[in-house]
Amino acid sequence: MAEKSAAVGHTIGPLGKLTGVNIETIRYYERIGLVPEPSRTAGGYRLYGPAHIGRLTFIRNARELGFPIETIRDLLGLADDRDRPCGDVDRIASTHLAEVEGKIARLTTFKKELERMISQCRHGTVSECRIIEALANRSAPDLAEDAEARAR
Amino acid sequence: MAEKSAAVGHTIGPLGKLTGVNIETIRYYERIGLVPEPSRTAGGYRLYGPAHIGRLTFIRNARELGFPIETIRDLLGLADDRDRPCGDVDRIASTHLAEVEGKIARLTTFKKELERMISQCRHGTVSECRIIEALANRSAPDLAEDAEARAR
DNA sequence: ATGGACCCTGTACCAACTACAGGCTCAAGG
DNA sequence: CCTTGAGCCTGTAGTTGGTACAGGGTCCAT
Repeated sequence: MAEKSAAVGHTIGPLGKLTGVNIETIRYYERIGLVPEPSRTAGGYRLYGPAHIGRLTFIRNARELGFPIETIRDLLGLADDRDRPCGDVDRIASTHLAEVEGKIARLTTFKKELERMISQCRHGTVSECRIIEALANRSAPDLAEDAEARAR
Repeated sequence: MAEKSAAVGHTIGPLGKLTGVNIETIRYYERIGLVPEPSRTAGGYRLYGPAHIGRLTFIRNARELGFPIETIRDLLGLADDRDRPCGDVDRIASTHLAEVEGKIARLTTFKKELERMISQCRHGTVSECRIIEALANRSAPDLAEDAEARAR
């Protein structure tokens, strides 16, 4: 291994550290086809390049934000299929854009309530917790789903 | 049912519709103690009041935003325990505030990338997908966790 | 050449649901 | 009143998305 490193890539342990994804979870994602099989050393160790780092970090972020695996597969498909028809890209991206906007809105409401509680606290008032009220309303997408459900 | 309704409450089916939570999931939440046991009719049907609606909707929103059950239990504790010491409230709320802010930041980046793709699409350009790059960076909390891990 | 850190496959387990099976309740129509 | 069908009950089994070993091989610094 007199190589200048960089080119050879990481084994699974360092990849886990870099991306914040558990080693067992990386192998699990490989099994379900969410990340491509990496190359291997003569002894059978997995060897990952920079592309894997980005992909895994993306998956990790998306999972933490509450997107299910199949949505992530869908979005990764946009990245993989370079010359996919524009209509597809538009449809997939638009669908998920609405989802993302809904999540941002709910998180913002949530954030304001946490801030209110903290600031009242700092003023010595043991304030009533309105955290439930802050997120007690259903989001727009839910109501749309209901409309669909009624139509069936 | 000559009653003016309202006072009697909902059975589990309507509650599910109202909150967007699956019936089986509601019963599951009751089993694990995330929602209190409701009152029952003579025949054993569960009867829910308005408080349950808010609580369940909150849980649903929080779950969709990627918060684990135990975090939700923690936050609901803030709402239940009215005269909890201010320090506790502050600590719990502050911890989760950082989490919420991180999520908002990542979602905003994500949103911008989706918008870019859609707009390029509308101009007829089949643009390269940079969706992975949009979420390819680790968030601040992750790096903090690493620092902790190294300290051990 | 060897010991300890790291990796391999395989399988079992866990959390958080989700989906029946088999049986009871309730209210509206006949 | 009594039936009938939608809705609810408990209990248990299955699914998704991981996590945690066990038992064994690889790598490389000493």
